[in-house]
Amino acid sequence: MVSIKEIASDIGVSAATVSNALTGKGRVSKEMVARIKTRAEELGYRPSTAARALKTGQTGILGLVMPDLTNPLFPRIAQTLSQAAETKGLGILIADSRGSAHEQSEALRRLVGRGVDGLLVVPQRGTTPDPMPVPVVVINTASDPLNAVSADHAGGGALVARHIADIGHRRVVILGGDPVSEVQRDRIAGMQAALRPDMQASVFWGDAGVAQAVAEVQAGATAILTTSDLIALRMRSQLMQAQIAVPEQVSLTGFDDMSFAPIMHPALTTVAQDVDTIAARAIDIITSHIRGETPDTHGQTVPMRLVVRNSTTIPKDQPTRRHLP
Amino acid sequence: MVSIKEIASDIGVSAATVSNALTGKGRVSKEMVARIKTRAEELGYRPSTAARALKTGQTGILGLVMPDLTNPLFPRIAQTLSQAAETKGLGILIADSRGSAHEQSEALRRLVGRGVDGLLVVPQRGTTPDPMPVPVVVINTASDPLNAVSADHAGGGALVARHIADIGHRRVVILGGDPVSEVQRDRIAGMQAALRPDMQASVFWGDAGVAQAVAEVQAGATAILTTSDLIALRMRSQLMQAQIAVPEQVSLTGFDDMSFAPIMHPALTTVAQDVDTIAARAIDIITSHIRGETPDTHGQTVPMRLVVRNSTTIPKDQPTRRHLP
DNA sequence: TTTGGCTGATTAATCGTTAAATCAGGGGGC
DNA sequence: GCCCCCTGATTTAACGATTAATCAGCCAAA
Repeated sequence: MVSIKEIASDIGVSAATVSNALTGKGRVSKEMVARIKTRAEELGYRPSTAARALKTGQTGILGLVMPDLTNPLFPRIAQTLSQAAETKGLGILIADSRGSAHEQSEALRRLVGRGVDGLLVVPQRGTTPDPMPVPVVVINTASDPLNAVSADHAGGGALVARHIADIGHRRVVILGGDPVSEVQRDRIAGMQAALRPDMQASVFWGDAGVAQAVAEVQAGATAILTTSDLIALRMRSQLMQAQIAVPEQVSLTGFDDMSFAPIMHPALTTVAQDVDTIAARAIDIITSHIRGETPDTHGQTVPMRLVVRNSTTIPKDQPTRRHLP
Repeated sequence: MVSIKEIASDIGVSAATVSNALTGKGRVSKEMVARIKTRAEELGYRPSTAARALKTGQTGILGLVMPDLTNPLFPRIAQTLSQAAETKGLGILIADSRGSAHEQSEALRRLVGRGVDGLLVVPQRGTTPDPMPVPVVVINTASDPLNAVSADHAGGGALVARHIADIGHRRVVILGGDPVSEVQRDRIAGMQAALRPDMQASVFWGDAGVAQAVAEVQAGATAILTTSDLIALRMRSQLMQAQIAVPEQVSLTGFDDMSFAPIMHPALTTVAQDVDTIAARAIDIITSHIRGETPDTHGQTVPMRLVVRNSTTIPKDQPTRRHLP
């Protein structure tokens, strides 16, 4: 490994001058800067992150903690986050909090122990991370709007509910996975707010809810709005066993546009998160905090996008009533 | 942050002694070790990873490069790898190679630039990572058996093919996604090797293959063996459109036991990777290499496990012929 | 000619930890 | 009583980069 000293002695100058030339900090003549930079390039110089970290106290590494890495949504977040971080010269160290709030705290502490400059957290359902000695940005939970960035889950719920209303459904089922999850509650709240006065909605939760939903459809409901593609897929299986056709007899929607949504049958109407924007904004906010600035782009929520596929259609036995929004 | 010096002056001893006591390296009396350790604990001492890295040249961080973080299988690998690394006091820095072999090399180089002690690579389809200045362990591609650990894809293929043969199928379709992928070729080779002499198998690839498979089923094939749950799901959609019932008219199998496999309808018979073992072994091998040892556990392949669910059954219009393995 | 200011560079200290070399002192062998 | 060895510590230097403080010239103004 070639160090700053070698470049210095090679050119016949002091190490400090090389450092100044490379970082553009001190006072070095134009020509000298050029000479040093080209020579550094030639020798393939890479600054030692360890030495820099020791001296400056900054590692250039962010910690990423996710509730459960096996969540199918994780890859997209991790990927975009890692790419966004890359553009700012930051690396991402991962950890998962394996289901418990306690493990979440442990993971955060370990990452801090490793000297990360900041933390990105997708919190456990219903938890808020402890205060940490480094900046923290919370993703997908609108706790503290100053250092949180989240998809507009309520808005997404409204989008899909409005779609269902627009194509003529009047009696619907809303199916959530776990009422502890703030995200899911937000989505449902958004759905409910977007329903019209003449509509009727039953809200069910969890595995029991799947069975209840079948009954409700048999009693006349024509659409099922779920808070997750996974729940939608499970619902689809139950409907199949109950010999209820999708979308002919009942429309079905998911949430998150997971990998299998476009290739299941029928292709699932769902709501997609703008993961790129969320990631970019999270990185923006945390880098601002690290530099001690106030981020100009506060954690407003990021709009979601309705993806209409084949699992939703106009209700059977009912005239098409198309309302303008 | 409390440093080694503070503990030293606090107790009235030199910094070197504290370091020796904490790492157990030099010569320190039992009592002194105890005093130092308890005092360090009290003060909440955390060694500076930066300083240690600078001095020893080791960061305690591994780089993980995956072909495409959006692959639904990634989370499980990342999670188990991160947990296995954790037990050895190592952190994991992620990067993805976004589809191209060139990006893969770039990602590797960036991680090396960050000073990782070793690299874990799940290579792009059909590529072999360049030589690197740190130890590299390749996952799921049996290139160099000394520093590679892989699921026994051929064995997995054999498992599922034998299952299909055992329950009486005689004319089958094998459906792969991309012939460039060594993993998929291995799986198919395993399937073919396990077929009986009196069986007949057609191999198709990609999106076109899905349509061909439908035709082949209509011509008399009673089972479709795919190399991925994603392909199986796509196949299922096509079969549905063609009004072919699974498993009544055709049995269907996947690969990898992805999140949706148990909840699709019918629940998918598939082959699961022992991700825990793969991850643990990968970490074992790489830590050995980092310590300069020869790993005792060479990269043998890790057996796969057949998961029988409802998508496979005895062929219709045919006597049940149950053979012993 | 002296003083002051500016430029472009150098010195030296520092971050926290580790490792090799050194040292003080006690006990045992002869 | 002398020498040697062993134990338990200490000194010292180093890892590579950054940064405050300093310094040598040089030019211009007084």
